[in-house]
Amino acid sequence: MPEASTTTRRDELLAIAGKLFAERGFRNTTVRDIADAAGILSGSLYHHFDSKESMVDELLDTFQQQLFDQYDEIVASDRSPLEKLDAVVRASFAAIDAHHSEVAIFQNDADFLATFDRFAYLIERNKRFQKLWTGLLREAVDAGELRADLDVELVYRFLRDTVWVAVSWYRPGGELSADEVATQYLSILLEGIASHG
Amino acid sequence: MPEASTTTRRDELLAIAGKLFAERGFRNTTVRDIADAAGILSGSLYHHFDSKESMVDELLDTFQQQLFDQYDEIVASDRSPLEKLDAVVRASFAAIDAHHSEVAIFQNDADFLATFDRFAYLIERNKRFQKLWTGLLREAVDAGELRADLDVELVYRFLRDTVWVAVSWYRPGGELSADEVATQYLSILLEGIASHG
DNA sequence: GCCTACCAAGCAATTGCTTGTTTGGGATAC
DNA sequence: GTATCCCAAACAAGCAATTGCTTGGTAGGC
Repeated sequence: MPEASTTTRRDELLAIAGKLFAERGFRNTTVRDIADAAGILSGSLYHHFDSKESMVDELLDTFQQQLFDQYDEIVASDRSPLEKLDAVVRASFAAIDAHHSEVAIFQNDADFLATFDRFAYLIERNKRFQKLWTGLLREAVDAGELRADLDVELVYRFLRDTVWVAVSWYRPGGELSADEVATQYLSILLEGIASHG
Repeated sequence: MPEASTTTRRDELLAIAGKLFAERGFRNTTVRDIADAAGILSGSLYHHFDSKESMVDELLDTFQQQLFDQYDEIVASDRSPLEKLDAVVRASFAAIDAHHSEVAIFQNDADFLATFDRFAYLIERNKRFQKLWTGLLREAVDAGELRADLDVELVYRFLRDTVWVAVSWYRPGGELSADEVATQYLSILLEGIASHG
């Protein structure tokens, strides 16, 4: 069972497709674009994949599962709420670094894709994501680690946007590492969110 | 010269097109979509406009000119750097409220459009925008109104993203007014940016 | 000799846009 | 008053290009 090498070409094509989806959007990337980038003809893609849809599906699904596994591990740990929040933010920036295409696709095309039954799971995961983050924020407030007068829902959007929008300018291998960016972001953010002491 | 009513139908169609461009992106909106929403046939659009491109062009160009006029006025006023920054942020949130479609289109499609000669002005205006905002940030740092240890470029991105990304969730006529959101955003932000005293 | 990876050709649907024509209401001429 | 003209606004039909995807076949390594 030579699994490791059997999946190679397929994964290669997936990565190429992901990069293009991320750059120009799912709907604005043609199967011929993908094939050209891979050096083959568009019809040949269908030897590997059922459809263009199933390519994004696979990209987003596997990425999200990995990310949530990390989140769950952090939440289940015995750190303080604020420390958990810190870890979750760092894990998210690490995801932007390691899975740049997938994050960009999610940012740009999730709303559209979610209108199809096949991608209904995106909506559920989004809710789960929101519950997890707002939960941590509330716990941190209750623990006295964050200001008590915060509008948690608004802070959630603020935090979420600030983190994920970074995919639009952060480039893996650039001047700042993902964790350095995370450190600076958290510094700026916490000076406003942390209770004064 | 009944100018006021002569331009009405055209403006109506522009607004319809803008809304659709904002919702599903420029490239993913067909001229038939626009025509359907307007209750006419796609060919009839070409009585009013040269092309689909010229519709976005007109939408973005006029909007940006208005916005920059406001920015320039604020910058030219005799307020302190921090007060100017405050005003610029509020003006931006007001723009999200008053020109929701245009902001959304700019957020989503500017990068793509900017690859065409016709939309080269988007790149220039973007540079001008960055200079204006980073200039204000630097002045505020120099004036002692903001922390001196800030990475101004990073703060700029942070600020810019935080403001404009709001177009993805803010809905005119919703619970919070644009200025209320601006106030809360500034509060959260400044507690981290303002020099401690 | 089978299986992975691909090519070659093409189909039905959708795209932006063009062309020629029709409609209906207001200004103008008589 | 009414006949004439005009013109904005729309329709009807279709064209060339592009879209996702299908079908049937081929090359080459294990």
